[in-house]
Amino acid sequence: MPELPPVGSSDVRVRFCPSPTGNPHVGMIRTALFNWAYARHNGGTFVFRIEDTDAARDSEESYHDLLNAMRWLGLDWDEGPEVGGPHGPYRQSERFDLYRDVAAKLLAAGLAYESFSTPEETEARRVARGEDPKLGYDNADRDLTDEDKSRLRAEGRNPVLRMRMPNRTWMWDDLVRGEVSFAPEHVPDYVITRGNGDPLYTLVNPVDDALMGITHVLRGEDLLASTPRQLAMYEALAQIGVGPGSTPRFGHLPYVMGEGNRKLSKRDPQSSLNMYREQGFLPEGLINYLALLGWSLGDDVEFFSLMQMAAAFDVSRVNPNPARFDLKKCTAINADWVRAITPTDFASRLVPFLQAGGLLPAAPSVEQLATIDLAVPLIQARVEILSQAVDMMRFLLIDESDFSLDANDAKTVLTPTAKPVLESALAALTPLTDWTTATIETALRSALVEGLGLKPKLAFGPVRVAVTGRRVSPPLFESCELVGPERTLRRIAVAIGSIEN
RNA sequence: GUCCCCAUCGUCUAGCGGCCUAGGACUCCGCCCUUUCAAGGCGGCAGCGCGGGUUCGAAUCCCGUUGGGGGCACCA
Repeated sequence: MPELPPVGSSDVRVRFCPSPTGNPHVGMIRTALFNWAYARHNGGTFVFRIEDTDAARDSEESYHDLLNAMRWLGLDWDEGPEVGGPHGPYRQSERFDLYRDVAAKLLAAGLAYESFSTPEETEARRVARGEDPKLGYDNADRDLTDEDKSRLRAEGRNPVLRMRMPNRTWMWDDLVRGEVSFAPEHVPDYVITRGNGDPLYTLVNPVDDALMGITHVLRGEDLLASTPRQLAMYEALAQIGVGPGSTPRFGHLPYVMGEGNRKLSKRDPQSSLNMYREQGFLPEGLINYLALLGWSLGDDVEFFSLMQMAAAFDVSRVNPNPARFDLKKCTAINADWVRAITPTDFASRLVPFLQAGGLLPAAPSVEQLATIDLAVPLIQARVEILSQAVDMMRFLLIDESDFSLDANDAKTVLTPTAKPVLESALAALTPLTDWTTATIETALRSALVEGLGLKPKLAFGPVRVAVTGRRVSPPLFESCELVGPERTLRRIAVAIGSIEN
């Protein structure tokens, strides 16, 4: 197990700051993972902050989903909700007074100004000048006089606050992309508080990063173009004495793409972390796969744990090009993890799925748990995700009165020619006093393969369908042993009866 | 439209001027093993977008081009 430096042993402070809207998204989680790994690798501090400034879109349910997802994945935070820390509160909805105060200081210092133009008015001005209306705000309200402002207020308008952008080229050395720059004409004065006074992301995000002493910002590529504004805000905050007076380093992580080469959106079901969890993906598997999206450990190693990742993580190795989320590969990595955990661990993780599938009561009996423990070695290498185990174990756990044969499999395998096979199997198994895999195999082989001269496939196929209900099942002899003599013999007899001559 | 970002097998990637006849993984296809299905083992198909430079030498550096993606909100 690789050694990680202790938390707080370096000055590195990174954060994950989602807004609680909708379900946790795999792209968002990938961002959380890389930030977490960066902190852990460097012995830094991982701050978790909730950006819930948009009351119309944020929800408490989503907030809880977020915390739950992080804990499930093993991404622990050093400061944040339910953990606390020296820079709390860590929910922006509880920090509004702070933002209002900063906004007032920015205004007083002349770094921000009141702007009364509506988007429609700005656009109309652009069009009138023969400019592209998509160019955005035109800085028209920069130098309004007090008379102008009172007149506009008298019209019933409430001004937004805009940052007065310095007229210069914005440049930074991106942690994953190297040098990036934007010309001033492409970065207009931007809104930091709404007309009703509510602070916007453009204000609260850099303000909190400054206040919380964030040193490295690893975020999605979609925020690349907003970096110049952040840079300007940091300078402004330094001037009014908010925060440490320094600007963090930025690194823009590549997109996670969905089908059809478009950014995986929140609406996309493939992006829902909860869906993977409900289907029985392991946190280890999902994390392992997500780590591979834009990063690699090197040395052709693709199977690794969260801790191994943290030990090896290096932002400069992050690949800047967008990565497509490939469900097949994600599933394959998960299957590797399913086989890698101990049978005991596997069994305990299976229980909730068997309960959801109606095969286990809320409080399983000792016998039921014992059966699962015995069956686990037979199915662990046969499932890729936990939910697949339900169908595979149904024949073992279901109430005998509810046991039924898969209609399709029964139709193709339990044909009239199968009838003598089953009769012979029944005759061979009935006298068995010692019911074990070995004795069952010996009995069936001598009766069917040697006795009837059948190929193994034809000999055991009908027995398999009769006993497990399906053509695809765990190994037959082992299954028979677990099902036990009474049920095995009864099921074979019932199958014989179901075949019409 | 405009600005920015990106560019190696179908997909995720290794590669950071000679170890490249481009390596691994997933997918797909064979074969072996075998009580079905898996797992496992072995093998196969498949890639440096294009054009110029720089250099003794380029997948690797530079320029251009093409293609793809994203931003341009009183969302975050």
